[in-house]
Amino acid sequence: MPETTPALLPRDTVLTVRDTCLCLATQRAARRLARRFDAALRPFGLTNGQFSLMVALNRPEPPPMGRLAPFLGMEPSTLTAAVKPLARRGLLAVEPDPEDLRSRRLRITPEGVALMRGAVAVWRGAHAALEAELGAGTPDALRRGLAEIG
Amino acid sequence: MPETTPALLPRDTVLTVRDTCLCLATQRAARRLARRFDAALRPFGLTNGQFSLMVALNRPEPPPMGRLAPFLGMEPSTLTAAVKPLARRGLLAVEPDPEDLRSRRLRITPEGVALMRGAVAVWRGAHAALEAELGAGTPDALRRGLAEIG
DNA sequence: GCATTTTAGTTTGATACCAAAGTAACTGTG
DNA sequence: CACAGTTACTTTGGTATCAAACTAAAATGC
Repeated sequence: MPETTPALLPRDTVLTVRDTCLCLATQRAARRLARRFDAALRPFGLTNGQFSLMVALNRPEPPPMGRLAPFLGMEPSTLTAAVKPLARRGLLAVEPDPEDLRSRRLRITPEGVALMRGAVAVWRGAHAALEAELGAGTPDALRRGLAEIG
Repeated sequence: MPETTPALLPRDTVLTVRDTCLCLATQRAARRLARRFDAALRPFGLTNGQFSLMVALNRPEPPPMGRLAPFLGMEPSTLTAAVKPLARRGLLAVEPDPEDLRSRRLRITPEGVALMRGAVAVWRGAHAALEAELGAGTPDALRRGLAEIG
């Protein structure tokens, strides 16, 4: 009797992956949350990712890209691309660091601050609504757990 | 004295968003996990998302796309695009459902099963390594919390 | 049975994301 | 002060993701 390739993998293997994979669970939640916050922020012409980036710029010293990328969990090349539309709209300015000409600092502009004033208010509402939908300890448990991955 | 636009938003506002936003925390972790699993699965030519999709096909009845999209937390249009490279490689087949000609079922092929055999083994190792890096109750806490968002 | 509505999926156009390779500036060593 | 190595970012090419508009089939209503 010849060896035959089973038509499928073992059933329990599949269930294990499906029910335990933290990567899948995170991607799925990330897609859902992205759509949700993208929708809330649409009136400002900002995506959730653009909002997070703009928030990160809101500090006295404009941070260099090299610090922002790890903060956002993204690769430098992704940040380079993400900056472009925001710079084009005048919401942030890219400034070479005089101390190190390789480094570029991202400074939020007054237009950016003005836009973010409204966006932050909307974020507050959207986030409160989200937390209200989750169980009592869930938001904190998620924040703690997700921070461990970072 | 004229009204002036402050140069920045209030500092605590920014800190609140930065430290509590579940959307940001999830996107950040999702990026990091995606890179990690993409790297582990690279020998099979699969991304983490392709792996998850292939796993979901591993059931006696090939599931219709309409069930897969919610399972993966993605929009139907994204699933349509995701199917193409896998179908091109012969890892899955798109079959119109005879009962409902609008619906398309995705069937994993023997080639797909063969590839996934190795990929699942690698996933097991990668996932065990990830869990080992996290605190004792963290993986379960994350699974529970992320499932609430789904 | 035919028109309307709903449902399943696709297409299009735009942004997001990454790896790999490239450029330019800094650093350290001899 | 060269020059080798490193660091900061960019470019390129490819996939991922979505919203909005579209197509086609099924279900509903009359």
